[in-house]
Amino acid sequence: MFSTDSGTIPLATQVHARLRSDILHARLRPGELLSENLQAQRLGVSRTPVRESFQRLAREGLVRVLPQRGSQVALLSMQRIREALFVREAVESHVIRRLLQQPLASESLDQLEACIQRQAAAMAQGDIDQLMRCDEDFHQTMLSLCHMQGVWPIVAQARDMHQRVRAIALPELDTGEQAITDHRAILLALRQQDLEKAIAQMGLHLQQNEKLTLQIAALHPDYFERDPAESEFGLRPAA
Amino acid sequence: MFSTDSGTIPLATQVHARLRSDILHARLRPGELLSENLQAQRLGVSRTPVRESFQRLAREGLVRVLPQRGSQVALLSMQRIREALFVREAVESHVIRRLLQQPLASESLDQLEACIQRQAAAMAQGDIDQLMRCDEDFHQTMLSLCHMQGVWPIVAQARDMHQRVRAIALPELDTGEQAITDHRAILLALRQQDLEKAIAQMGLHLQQNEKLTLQIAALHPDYFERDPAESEFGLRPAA
DNA sequence: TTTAGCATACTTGTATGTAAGTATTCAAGG
DNA sequence: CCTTGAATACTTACATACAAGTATGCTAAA
Repeated sequence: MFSTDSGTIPLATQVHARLRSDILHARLRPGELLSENLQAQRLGVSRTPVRESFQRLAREGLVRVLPQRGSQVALLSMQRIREALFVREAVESHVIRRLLQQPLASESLDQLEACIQRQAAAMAQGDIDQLMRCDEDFHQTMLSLCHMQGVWPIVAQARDMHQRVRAIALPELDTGEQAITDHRAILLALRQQDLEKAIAQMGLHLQQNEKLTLQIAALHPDYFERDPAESEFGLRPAA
Repeated sequence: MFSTDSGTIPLATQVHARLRSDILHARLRPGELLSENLQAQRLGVSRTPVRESFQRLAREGLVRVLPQRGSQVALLSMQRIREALFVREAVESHVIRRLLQQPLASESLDQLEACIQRQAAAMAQGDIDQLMRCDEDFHQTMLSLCHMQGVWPIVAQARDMHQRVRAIALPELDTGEQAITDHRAILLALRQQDLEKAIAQMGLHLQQNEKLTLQIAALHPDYFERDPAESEFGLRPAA
């Protein structure tokens, strides 16, 4: 599956990227059982790099490893989704504060504008993957504009939680149109140097993910962990 | 070194905890060379769990693995420290906002009060480790008060960056007294439901870490990465 | 029919052997 | 003296064998 000498990229990294992509695109569904042996065979490598990638994915919250029992694609969890939302709101609104503290070069905002235009173009062509990459670019560019590029992995990890939901929702519930509108609204507020408005727009943008998640949770309850406080007293009388 | 059957905790986890502690306490100094073989011998286990722990530590930014060349305790970096500060400011000020949005039970604040008192007791006894744990408890308790306990790993990872600096600074530059004063100020502002003041105090508290880092960077430049923008044009005329 | 218990086929955890890349050292040649 | 290059002693990356825990399902007994 993977070439033994693909440039100099370690097999574990390649396997990790592949599995991560499969999970984020919901080609591997939440709860699906994995196995180091199985994936090793499927990808044509030994267990070692597969195991290493499982460990990484577990740390990212995408895989759950149960010692001596097995591994599975991590189930979605409303609590985790909310926490991811919390982190993104915290970081990205802090980014906006930092950006508007100092006079903002208009060419910086043009970078964001360019992201949005590429995003719109991707949607026009129906290229979903490209759409997602542009959405990613927008948020990553905001970070780099205030010289906090190294924070991206944290935002990215939180974003992955939401990405999984969007992948399941596509194309029925989430056309990606809303995201473009939201980005434009954020950019407009930034151009106007309206701090409160920009933060509010960012909050609304991110909260779309929670709404979407609630819809998905209704459609696919089997993809979700049963959260402790979710059902009041018990789901069934005697089961 | 480690018992083969310590309860049910995997060796890789034990090794990871041990090495993480050694790095955070600066018993392993920044830049110090590691080696899977060496650590495996030192800890009395095979290379496998050691390697796995290296991978985890690398993900946490505590170890740097150079393929086919070696591994080292990650150097400190002003940029990374600033990014960690950024993340903590973002998340913890967002916590304060969330806490003060809704009426706050006084018993919740009493939990924070208890953290501070334990912290003061630890300092009175000169128990540095306990002091650090109490400091940790304070911040973790704030998270759990707004039901965002799952966000802790992110704060903790950022905190680890600062923890390493404090460990090097102890006991000369950082007695831990300032932290207690800061925590009291934050708690007072919370009791007064003064949002802006609480956030400002939290900001000041966290910024202590940057100040401390600058002092340490002056004392131990060899513990730090040479950041690209740090030296204007070149360190030496012709070297 | 039900239940206890064991054989079996999984799983991940760990140890170890092998491959391949890199730095160092030291000797030989200019 | 300086440069070049090969031998050597490292390093991590990967494959594989083995150990040990867990679920499943069959069998046999109540």
